[in-house]
This record gives sequence, structure tokens and C-alpha cells, in this order.
Amino acid sequence: MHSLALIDLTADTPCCPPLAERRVPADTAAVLALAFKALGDPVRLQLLSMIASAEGGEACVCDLTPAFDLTGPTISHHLKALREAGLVDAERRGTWVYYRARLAILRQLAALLTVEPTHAG
Amino acid sequence: MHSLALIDLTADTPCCPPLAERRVPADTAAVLALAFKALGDPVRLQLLSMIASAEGGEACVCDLTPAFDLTGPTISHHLKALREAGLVDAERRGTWVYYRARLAILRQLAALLTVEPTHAG
DNA sequence: CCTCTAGGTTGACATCTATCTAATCAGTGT
DNA sequence: ACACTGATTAGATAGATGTCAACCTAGAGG
Repeated sequence: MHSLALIDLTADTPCCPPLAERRVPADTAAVLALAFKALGDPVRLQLLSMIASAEGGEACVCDLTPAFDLTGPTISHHLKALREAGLVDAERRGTWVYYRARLAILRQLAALLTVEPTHAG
Repeated sequence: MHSLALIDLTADTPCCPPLAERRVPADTAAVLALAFKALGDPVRLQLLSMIASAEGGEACVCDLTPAFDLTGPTISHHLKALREAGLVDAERRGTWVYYRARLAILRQLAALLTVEPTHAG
């Protein structure tokens, strides 16, 4: 859809040096911002956390939905946003759908925000 | 303004364990999502990067603005968003205003996204 | 084939957001 | 006091976003 081909956040090798090391180029910023935007909602942040911290590294939608005071479609909408941001993968097994976090991307984002422990911020 | 008092992202001690370690509570997610939302825009991501990677750890608005194809007020708007998210500090010196990244918060966010390098994601 | 359940899709609506122009505020210097 | 420059604020507007009700799709199991 959008130019995710330019920067591959899925790769195991770091896509970009830390944000504080050198200026993030516009192309890169556009891709990275999509990921952060997906994290920029309390529901999605909790969803991702529930998925990433779940037993076996995966969570069923049937377990995620009742954890919120929201309707099914709304949860589904947020999960789609996480999927399209590349933060999670979905797999259908029978009636249920299981979500799994894409750890490589989380690492990329963490690395981007990492700063030297030199001077207190 | 909003309940930043509940969770202090400015503290040097980690506010929260990694997202993948245990589920982020709703209160915490609400605060953290504000920070990620601020990062969820390409312009703001570049601004923060320019500020954090600048010589001396600070950047003048007068240097930031011409780097974008946007008007002054728009840049000012984004800088305000970064300020209110607690990601940067502003200081006026004479005619100019200098911005500085809040490294402690960046570390908090990086720590939150950090995952064990165990299984490839 | 029918029905039941788990999820996802569509369409609508209220709210929020990114951007601009115009106006305002803060400092410098004449 | 006045004019000039840097930066923020205010108001307006087009577009994006979160939410829901209603509907549709995919499997499981009679």
C-alpha cells in the first residue's frame, strides 16, 4: 500500500540509527511515524502489550475483546491498525484468530528511541 | 493538564516494565499513548530527531522551520505537541527559542518497547 | 443445508488533527 | 516610541480517526 518497501522494519538488521544520533530522513520518518501512530492509542497499546506478554507469545481475539469496554468491531478495527502498521501478525486457527507481536519491529523502534546514558534528560 | 501526575515519565527510574513483559494497565497506557501519538507524525519525528541530534543537544526554531515545506505556525504547532507530550523542553534566549530533547523520557519509551533477543520476531 | 459462534467489514457520525492566514506577543535596535 | 524579526496564538477548514449498529464471512457441528 504505502512505501513500506523503502524501509524494511521487519529486517533483523537495524533499519536506522538512533533518532538522537543523526537526523531521520523524511522517507524514513514517514514509515516510522506509521508505527508510532499505531502505538499512539491507549487501546492499541494495551492490545499490543496483551499480545506480546501473553503465554506462548500469542493471544486470541476472544480473550482480547472482553478485556475492554468496547464493541467487537472497535477492537477489530484497532487490531487491523496494528496489523497494517506491521506490529502484529494474525493467524486463523479454526474459529479463532490468534495475534502475535512482531518482535523485530519492536526492537527497531526501541533502538530508534535509545539514547546514550550520558547526560540526564 | 492531563493526568501526567500519575505516571512520571521524567523520572530516571523506569516507570514501567517492557510492554512484552506484563500487560500495560489502562492508566499507564493512557499516559504512554500520548507520547507515542506525538511521535506518530513524520514532521514531529523529524523535529525531535533534529533537536536530539543537534550540536549541543539543542536546536533553534529558526533552524528547524526552514527544514520543512511548512509555515512557521505549523512548525510551532508541532513543537507545542512535542512539548505537551513531555518529549522536549523549550527555552527562550533573546529573540530565539531553543528546544532540547527530554532524554529520560525517550529512554522510558525505548525501555517499554525493548524485548528479549530470544526468538526472532 | 442449517444454525451457531468468532471475527471482520461497511457506513454513519462526532470528534480530533494538520494546515493555512491573520493577528498577537517577545526582544532587539534605532 | 517605533519598526523589525522570531515565535506563538487564534480562527477557519479539509481530512483523518474512534466508536457504534448493522451486516457479512468463515468454520464447526448437527
